[in-house]
Parts: sequence; C-alpha cells; structure tokens
Amino acid sequence: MDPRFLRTFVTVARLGSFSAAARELGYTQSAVSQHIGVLEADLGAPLLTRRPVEPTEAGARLLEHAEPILLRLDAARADVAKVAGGPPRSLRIGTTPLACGHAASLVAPALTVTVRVADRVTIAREVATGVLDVGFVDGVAAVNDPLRLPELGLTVAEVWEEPLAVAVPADHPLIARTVPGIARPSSFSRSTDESRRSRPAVRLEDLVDARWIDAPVVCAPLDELAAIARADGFRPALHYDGADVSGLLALVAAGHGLALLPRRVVTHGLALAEPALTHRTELLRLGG
Amino acid sequence: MDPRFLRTFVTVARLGSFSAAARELGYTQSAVSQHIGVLEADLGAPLLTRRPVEPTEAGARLLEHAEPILLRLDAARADVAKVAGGPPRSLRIGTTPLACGHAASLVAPALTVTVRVADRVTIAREVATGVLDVGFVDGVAAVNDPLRLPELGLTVAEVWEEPLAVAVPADHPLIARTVPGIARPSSFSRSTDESRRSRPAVRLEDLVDARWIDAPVVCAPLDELAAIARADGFRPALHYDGADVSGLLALVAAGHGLALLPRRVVTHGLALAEPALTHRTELLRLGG
DNA sequence: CCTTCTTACGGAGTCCGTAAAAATA
DNA sequence: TATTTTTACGGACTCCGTAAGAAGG
Repeated sequence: MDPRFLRTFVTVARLGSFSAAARELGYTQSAVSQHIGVLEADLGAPLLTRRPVEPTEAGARLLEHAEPILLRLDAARADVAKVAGGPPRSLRIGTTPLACGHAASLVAPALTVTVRVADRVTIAREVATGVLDVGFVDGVAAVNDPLRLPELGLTVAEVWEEPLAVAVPADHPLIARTVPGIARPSSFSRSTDESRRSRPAVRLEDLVDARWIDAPVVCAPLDELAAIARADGFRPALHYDGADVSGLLALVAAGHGLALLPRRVVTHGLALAEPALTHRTELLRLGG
Repeated sequence: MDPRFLRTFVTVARLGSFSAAARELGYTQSAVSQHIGVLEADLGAPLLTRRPVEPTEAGARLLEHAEPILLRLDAARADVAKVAGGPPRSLRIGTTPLACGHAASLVAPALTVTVRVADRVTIAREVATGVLDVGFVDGVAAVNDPLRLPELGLTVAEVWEEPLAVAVPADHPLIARTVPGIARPSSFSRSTDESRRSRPAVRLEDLVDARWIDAPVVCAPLDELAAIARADGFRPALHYDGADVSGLLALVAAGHGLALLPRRVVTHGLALAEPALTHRTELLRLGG
C-alpha cells in the first residue's frame, strides 16, 4: 500500500473521476487506473465502482483510514523538518475565532508574525503539517478534558478554561420562564454573587429541545455538544458557517436560536448548571 | 517515505543494530543500510547515530509518528479484508482481565470461540489489525468519556460503566482515620443507603500521597489515573505486572499499597467521593 | 582483526507515459 | 458516437542482493 497510491485513491474517490484525479495529481489517466488496479489487487477487493465512480463498501472502509494515514505522514515529515531546520525566521500562528484573545498572549519576538483564522480541524492539520508553527483552538469540553481533535502527534503546550453561558435573545421565553428578569445586557458582568446565587442556572439537557444555532467554526459543533452533554437531539434551527462571533450573536439576538459560548462574549445569556463543562482553549505545537 | 522503509527504521531503532534488523526483516544488511540512507536523504536529516545505533533527535520525532502510521496501515488492510471476506467461521475475542465478565455477555453463536486475555493496548491493536474480531477493554474514565486508546479507526459498539472503589488492606490506617469501622468484607455488598450516606467517601486527591500499586494490565495505569483525577504524584510503591485480579488484591491485603478497581471486585474498600469517575468497559469492533 | 556499516554494481521488478482497445451512456 | 476506463508495451527508475570497501572497537 504505497502512500502515493492511497493518495490517488482518495483523490479519485473525492472527485468521482479517474481523469479528474489524474489532472489534479499530475498523472496520466492510465497511471491513475493502474494505481487503483494495484491497490485493488493488493487488497483483494474492488474499491471503486466505475461509471459512476464511487467507493464500494471496502473502498469506504479504506477511505476512512487513508486520510488519517496520509495526514500523519505529512505530519511526520514536517516534524522532522522542524528539528532539522534551524531557528525559525517567522512565526505563523493559527487560531479559531474565539481563541484569538489567547493568541494575543503570545509575546511576539523579533519575528515576522502572521495570523491565520480557521476552524479547529484545519488549524490542527496545518500545525501538524508544519504550515503553521503554533495553533490556538477552542471548544467545549468537560473540565480538564482535552479537546477532541484528530490524533496527529500534536502536543498541548498550554490550556485555558473559562465558564460557559447560553446566549439567548433578550426576550427569549426561556429567560422569562426559568430566570425572570435577568435578560439585561449586563446580566453577567454586573451581577453580584448574591444575584447570581438567587438565579437558578440552566441545565443543558433542559435546552435540548430548544432551537439551536449550529456554528461549528465559532464554537463546538452541535453533534459534538450532544456527545459531551450526553443528550441527543440538539437539532440545529440554523446553520451558521461564518467565523465571526458578533454575527452569531446577532442571529441569536434576532431569535433564530441559542448558542453555547464562553461567558465573556455573551451579553444576554443564561448561566450553566453544569460546572463540569467549560470553554477550553488549547495551544497546539508540533512534536513532543 | 515508503512504509517498508519506515518499518525497517523502527526495527533498527528498536534493536539498535542494522544487521539484527536485517535478520529480523529478512533483508540483507546492505538493504537495511540503503533503506535508512534513502529515508535520511528524503527527510534531509540524519535519523540514527552509528555505533552505537541510536535515534537522533530527528529520528526520535520520526519514530513517534512511524509506529502509529504502520499500525494504521495494518488496520486499514484488516478492515478491508473484513468486509471483503464472507461471514466469519470463528470468533476470536480479546479481553482485559476485568472486562472478561462482560465478554461472557456475548452470546456465542455456532462458531468456534477463542478468548485471549491481554492488556488494553494490545487488545486494541489486535482488533485493529484483524487478529481479533472483537475486544473488551476496561479502564477508569470520567462518566461518559471514552477510554483513551490509540486512534486506529475502531468503533465502540457497546459500553458498560460501574462504580469504583479503592481497595485497601483490612487494617489500613486510612480506614480508621476517614471511615472508621467500614473495613468489613461485605462493606459494599451489604451496606444500606443509610449507612452509605453516613460514611464519608474518600476523595482521590486525598490519597495521592498514599502508597499505590501500579497494575497497568489489570486496571488504569497510575500515570493515566493522575491525568484523569487531575492530581500529580501517584507514585507507585510497587509495580504489578500480572493480569490476575486476585493476586493484586492479595498484595493490597498484605499492605503493599492501594488500588483503584471496580467496586464489584473489591472486598475491603473505600467508596469514592468522585461520582464523575467510573470503571468503564468498552466493546471494540473494527470499522464503522 | 573482527564486527558493523557503507558503497559499487547489476539483475529483476516497478512505475508511468504513449497508444490502442474496450466499455458504458 | 463520445467519453471514460482498461490493457499492451517499453523506457526509466527503484529495490535489493552480491561483493568489495571503510570505519570503529
């Protein structure tokens, strides 16, 4: 199973065409056909149907392994290159939108610093492959639990955890029902210990049936949230693909749904009863 | 980075010798030398020192990636072979010692069933590579958290969670100090809710400085426990390499140290205050 | 010197492009 | 028939064994 063949296999599967894959990879169609042929002979099973070109069951199984393998091979190369190469000339920082504040905590030395914002998995991948030097990623997790990221041999160099809150519109019925009158803009920043204690916090499982906004780039994807909170059925009322927090908050304010975010960015929100759930930011580095 | 070359690299690193690796892999010394040479040229850095043969810094980084990659390649092959091959003739079950009870829950169909007992990582590896059809592994984790296993594309088909207890000798000072008089053999099985409530449970972090027995094959390794319980310094008083629970309990009874085990196997023990920590057993299968 | 690793060289096999054939819509 | 994939074939390259050459201890 030559990695090159695996690469053409995933490319063919992705593009649904031998010829298109050949074009993308700089091979001839013939070569691609031979790659797939060798792979199928080696594994003893057809991996793709032809016309239309789609993965067979065996091919689907292989696909699920091939991509992590190829990614990890790139990570290995990048990791070796890093220790082999001398001191870095520039610093390339990657960060998810909400982790950007922590990224600023890195004192910038006398280097050219560039910052790139993307989603969690992209950041992890690019740190692993050496495109980025460090990455800041955030998400929702149980206290002291690492974020669930693809295993690429990355190390978590530093960790920050902060409380969560459910962002809600100012006039959301849930506020009226469970915590009357807290929906003031400064509810979190100004509330005293006393007012906070007197206000019952919301349990996540009670909000399962509410309308949620799925904003996987900004914070935890809903399906992941369901796994963490041990509650099925967080169905999205709306899918927000932006990377911008204020845009998400505007949607929440307009009543399109709720969102689970770090308390610091939430103006109208409900405190969480789950103390074991936090917003976690991790600083990722390559190697050990 | 031909996987074959990676394989000879890890073999050379493990054996500390080109010739020994050649013997083990069925190559000539020359071929092994060429493999390493190609790898070093490709990555642009020396990977091994010669005489003595030891990984360089770059080599150490590569090693950390190479083994998971090779394992995953085997897993991919096994996974495809599984869907390609017809219905299985025999069922090979792997299990960790404490998960064996759950393994018995698998109703055995009209197949030849063989059971193999090994440690967690071995079981996971052999399920991934198709040596075993299913695997039962156990360990300590936070409630609803998966066990930390090498990422090999395995699926968790079923899960059991049960309460934990700290196994202690009948006359351990901790019993006298924290929960006087509970060290009766039937303390857990016979205790009523009332007696249980009146008996203060023990927090794991209070036991950090106690003497522990590290029994990584039987239950969670101590270093992992430290990570889960967020407490450093679980230093082992004794390292138990056996796979046998009764042997471990005998050592505990003889006062050689404490052990964290599922409550069902503990006769003299302390209940845990952490409700979020459980003994978890997972049924592992290949593929999705 | 003896062990261990490296280098030189050549045969067998692999990889991939050109070109022609086959297959499917 | 038009498009896409497969097969045939050959050149260049790779892999690995034999054998001779360095390099340590």
